Amino acid sequence: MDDILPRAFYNQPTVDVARGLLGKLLVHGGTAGTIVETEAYLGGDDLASHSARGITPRTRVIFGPPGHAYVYLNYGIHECLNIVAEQEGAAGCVLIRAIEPVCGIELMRERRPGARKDRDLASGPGKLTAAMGITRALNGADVTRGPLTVRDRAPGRKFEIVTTPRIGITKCADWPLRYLLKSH
DNA sequence: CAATAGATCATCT
DNA sequence: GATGATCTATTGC
Repeated sequence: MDDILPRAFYNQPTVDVARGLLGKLLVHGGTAGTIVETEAYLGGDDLASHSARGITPRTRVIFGPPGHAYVYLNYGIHECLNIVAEQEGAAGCVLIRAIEPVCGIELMRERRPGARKDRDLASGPGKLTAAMGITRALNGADVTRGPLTVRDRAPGRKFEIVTTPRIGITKCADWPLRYLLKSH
């Protein structure tokens, strides 16, 4: 299928990429899910972003070319999936906060023994990576070509997007950079 | 049902 | 040695 989003899609302002990713299909490891919640992390003045302090061995991916995955481990137990936006040399990435399982739900249940209900399978940054089998091995992977891809599920259809302050962070938490589908 | 504490490790100072 | 873009289990009404 050639409905994989082209690299040009990611080569634009982080905020536009974050909104554009909503309603898209995230595919990996025999599972797939609709992206229903994202969060934008800028560079420079955005102190909440890992890239705020400049390039480090960990954050170099964020400054690299767009359309790549940035996966990191936080709190020692959970991994979070980001997709790099902006052109090469500029910092900017989109955190995928939640998806709605579409394919491979049985597989997700296996990978998440603790989840009682289907809606909890991937309703959080750490949960969706666990459910879809995403690990740091995918850090730097090309999202337009590789084991991890993002596709356009319903071309032409418009979704109603809600904007709210970011959550789960200790700095700049009130910046309105969190986006989610209204249906949620 | 709401609030709180604990788990656990890569990365940076 | 401190910190963190989280999740889950447990406790208390």
